[in-house]
Amino acid sequence: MDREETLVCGLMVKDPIDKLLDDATSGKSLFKNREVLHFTFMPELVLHRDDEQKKVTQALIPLLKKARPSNLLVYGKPGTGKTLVVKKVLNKIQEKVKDGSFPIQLLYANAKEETTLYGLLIKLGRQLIEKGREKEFPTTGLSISEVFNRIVSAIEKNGLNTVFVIDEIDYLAELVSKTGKDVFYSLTRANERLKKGSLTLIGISNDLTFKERLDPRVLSSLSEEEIVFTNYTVNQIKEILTERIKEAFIPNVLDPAALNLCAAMSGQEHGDARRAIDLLRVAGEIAEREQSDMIKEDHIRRASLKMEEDKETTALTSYPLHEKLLILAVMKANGNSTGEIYQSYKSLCKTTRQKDLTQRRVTQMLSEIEMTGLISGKIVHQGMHGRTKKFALTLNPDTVKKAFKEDLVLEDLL
DNA sequence: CCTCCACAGGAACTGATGGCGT
DNA sequence: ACGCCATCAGTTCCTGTGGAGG
Repeated sequence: MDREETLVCGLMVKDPIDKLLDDATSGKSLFKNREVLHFTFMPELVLHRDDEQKKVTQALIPLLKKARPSNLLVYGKPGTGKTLVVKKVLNKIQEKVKDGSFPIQLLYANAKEETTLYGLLIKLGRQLIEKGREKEFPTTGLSISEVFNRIVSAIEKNGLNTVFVIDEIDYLAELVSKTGKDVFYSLTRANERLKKGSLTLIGISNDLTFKERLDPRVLSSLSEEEIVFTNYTVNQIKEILTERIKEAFIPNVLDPAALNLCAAMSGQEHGDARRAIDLLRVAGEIAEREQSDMIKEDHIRRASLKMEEDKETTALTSYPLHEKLLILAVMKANGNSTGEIYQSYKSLCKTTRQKDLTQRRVTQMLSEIEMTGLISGKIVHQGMHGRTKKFALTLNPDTVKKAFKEDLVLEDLL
């Protein structure tokens, strides 16, 4: 759409919302199909993963022969297509047996998304039963072993052959160690309890050292088969992107230099294809909003910045009050030790009329914030003056101020 | 070589919340 | 109505520690 027309529309429409909406619908889109650049999209072919696909399939083939397949452990850095390959293979298997008398049930859960062990089991359990019967797996109230029993009896009742896919299974290991409940063990041994049906476990992990922290009894049954996904090279990422671009965008909207940059930016470090795809989508959105008819290098760079900033802002705004106060305290006493930050935090509490928390709790919160990367801490030994940790803000103070503006309690501090 | 600082960070506990089965 | 269970935020108590200064 050309400028004049936009202007005319703008003049005719009174409501600014209408104008925006009109622009959005009438303006031409660079996208043919946005979904292709979304992480849930399942491509026809998964490039550069032939070997891995073969191995996953082989491990699961016994399902077709009505036997219990091997449990499977899949390793690989983020964005190496682990989840994609596993889901793809399982989808195909399900298609193959669809009309047979041999029901295969697929259960997927991401351990990182569920904060608790209980939540994870409920999520899995609910996929086992028909819609409307969710009450059998309530969000709270039961004991973990009760939930587990219900899962097992649901499998048995329908004689299902279930495949549990647990993404980011290393987080589950963490949850388990917190509660002391040995769910892994029960899960891997569930087959012995089942008279009908079966249970196969597929664990997906980013952390290659995760295995070492596992109980050896569990390990032996869980890692009957192991598959390691290697990182993509920059060239491979480029090919993957090219493939998706064909589907996602209308022809010739992507500057080749932008493609190179996109592949290089996310590829160089980790070989993370998912990030590359995200980057492309965001860059496309930025270009589209500007009514640009081509995606250039500059759009990729700005997309990268935007993604970084968005991540920071959402992290900042979603923190509870005391974490926010602490971040402000770190800001005020940038580069200072825990003790000084604690003093600063206490005075902030006073001015905002909040009850201050103990130093123990504060150190814990600081290291939690440190984990997200918003602040960085360094342990410093000062000889006679003891040991402490010095914290510094890793992001722009203005970003923090902008993010905290909304918070009524913090209003007058800024 | 010893001392002693200023915390780090683990473990165990408390009280509140919300919802279960019986 | 009752006891039980998991979880969360927070507290109390604790042991551990590298190296400057004596």
